[in-house]
Amino acid sequence: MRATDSSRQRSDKNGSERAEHLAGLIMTLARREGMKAGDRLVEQRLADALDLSRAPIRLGLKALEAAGLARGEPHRGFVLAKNPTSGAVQPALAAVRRSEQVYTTIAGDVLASRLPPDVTEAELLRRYDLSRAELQRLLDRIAAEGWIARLPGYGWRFAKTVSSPEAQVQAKAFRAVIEPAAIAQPGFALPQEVITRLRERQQRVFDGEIEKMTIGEIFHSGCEFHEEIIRGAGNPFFLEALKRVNSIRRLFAYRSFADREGMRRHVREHLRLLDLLEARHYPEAAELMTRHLQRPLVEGLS
Amino acid sequence: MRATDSSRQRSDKNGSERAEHLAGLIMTLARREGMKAGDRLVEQRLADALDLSRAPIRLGLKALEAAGLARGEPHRGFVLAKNPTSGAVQPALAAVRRSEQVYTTIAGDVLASRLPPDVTEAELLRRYDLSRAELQRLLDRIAAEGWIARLPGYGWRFAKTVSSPEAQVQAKAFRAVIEPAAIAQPGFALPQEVITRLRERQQRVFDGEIEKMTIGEIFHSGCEFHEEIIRGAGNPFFLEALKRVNSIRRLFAYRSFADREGMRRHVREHLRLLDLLEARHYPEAAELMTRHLQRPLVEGLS
DNA sequence: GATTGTATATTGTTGCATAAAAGAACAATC
DNA sequence: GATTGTTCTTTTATGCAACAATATACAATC
Repeated sequence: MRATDSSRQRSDKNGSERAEHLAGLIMTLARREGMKAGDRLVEQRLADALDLSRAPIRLGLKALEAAGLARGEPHRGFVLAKNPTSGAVQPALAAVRRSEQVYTTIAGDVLASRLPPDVTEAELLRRYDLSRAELQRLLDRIAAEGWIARLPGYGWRFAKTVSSPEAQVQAKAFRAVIEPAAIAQPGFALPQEVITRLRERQQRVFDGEIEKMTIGEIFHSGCEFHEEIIRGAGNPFFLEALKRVNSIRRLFAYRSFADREGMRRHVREHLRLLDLLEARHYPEAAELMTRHLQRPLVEGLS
Repeated sequence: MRATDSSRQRSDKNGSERAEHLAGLIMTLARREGMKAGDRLVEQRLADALDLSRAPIRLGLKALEAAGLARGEPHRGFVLAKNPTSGAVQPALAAVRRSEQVYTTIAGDVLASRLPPDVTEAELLRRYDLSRAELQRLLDRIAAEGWIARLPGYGWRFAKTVSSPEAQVQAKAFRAVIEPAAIAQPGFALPQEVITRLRERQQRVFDGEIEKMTIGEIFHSGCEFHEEIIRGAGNPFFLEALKRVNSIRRLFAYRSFADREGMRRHVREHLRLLDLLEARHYPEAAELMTRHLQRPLVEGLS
């Protein structure tokens, strides 16, 4: 049922997991910044943007080079080799962190009630092949996302919330309260450049990219859209609350039906919303957001 | 500036910190359950209520006995020696966990900007006298409360949120959205016994207990009140969101001015709210909640 | 003058041995 | 029959040393 215990070798066939992860961060950043093939990847700038020092950035750049996504010459630094579209990145950087896989497995096991509500760390260690330290990080992360909590003695308890079938409906109801309210807040404002960026992205999705995206990407894109908008209220409590809800929604996102046509309608609504926001018709925007979040069908994204 | 390094002796003059903490949990529970002097403290019941086994409960009971708050006879278990009023408990159980003290110190240092926004664990270890393990627990807790986050490399970053002066206003604005909305949710309902319990408690406070309470207690009581009510929506996302806001508000709660008269008005409003809720006049209750949260003066509690 | 390359200092992680805490089972007592 | 007392097992915490990752400072290069 499980791999032998001591078989946890790192997957160092060429680059370490860590380096590939860093490479991924760099590419994601490059895409967000709208960089093109040929643009320079300046170490210090990347380091500042990612809240890291140059040392790990360097590792990432080397990994990118190894993957053919960047080219480097001595004393001249690195340069993007390809446009950083989502399609180009994934296949080249295949390494998925193991703790990430376990995270997914646990999430699935919880949703399917294959795990009891109360578990000890020792049980989890036996069940999933992890080191103690990895498990603890994972548990802390899950705790931060709000679907597990330490018991006072030994062990942890999964939130009933997650596995309950109503969770999706409740999440939606909550969002239907905070998102329009955020838009209706007195100081609400969205910088023009944010609107532009969001519109470009949604437009691209609408114009066909959606066919090539995985469920996970579609979901992620939707979350980003809504989070950027709620940020406009300038009140971190709104943003934080939405992020938390989204981190839980992500758990059952993969279950949702991939109704591409419904998604297109959904994205069109995003575009309309942006129009209203740009025109500063906030009350109308808030109202549209309410309706948007009350639509029955396309539960997966939003 | 700091205590010598190896001076971290446990405060074992008689009972351990841990035992006193457990004793505190038992007393808190006893008060919540409305127990009186003379009532039996059945181990298994306490264990179930606190999600622990009998072993730690036992320690707590012994500590209670040592503190004169419980009496035990062989084979007959323990019995409450005094009514578990808040006044009786505090002086007898003086041990405050050290990590709790450090928590408070850090909170103060952050609020007063005596700490830089980015800190390494090593810096914190040097600054506060803690073991590595204690510090990590503390950081995880603070992260769960949402006012610090790991940086991708070494170190942690405090949320700008907390030290910013607008935080209080923003917290209030957020609550003014979610709390009335929760009451207005379709399925909202509050069990009669909850209403009764809340009313008793608020009435006691109103009838004079308020004069004897510390700022911390008043604040805590207010949070409990609002959290119990929002729970009535049956939607855990509302409750969770409120709890998070409250855990941050607690940080600057102690600063607020102790305007007892204002607080009495505030508590009277709580009582009126309970009347409306009992009568199931939810729209009116929601409206009152909105006004309640928009009152300018008594920011400390609510 | 900015950026990269390299060496060094600092910081945090991991695994392990040991100690402490909690849980569970069962006997003793009321 | 329920509850406490006792014992034994399991689980987790802690401190430490070796190790890995990150940060920093400064020289080399464009």
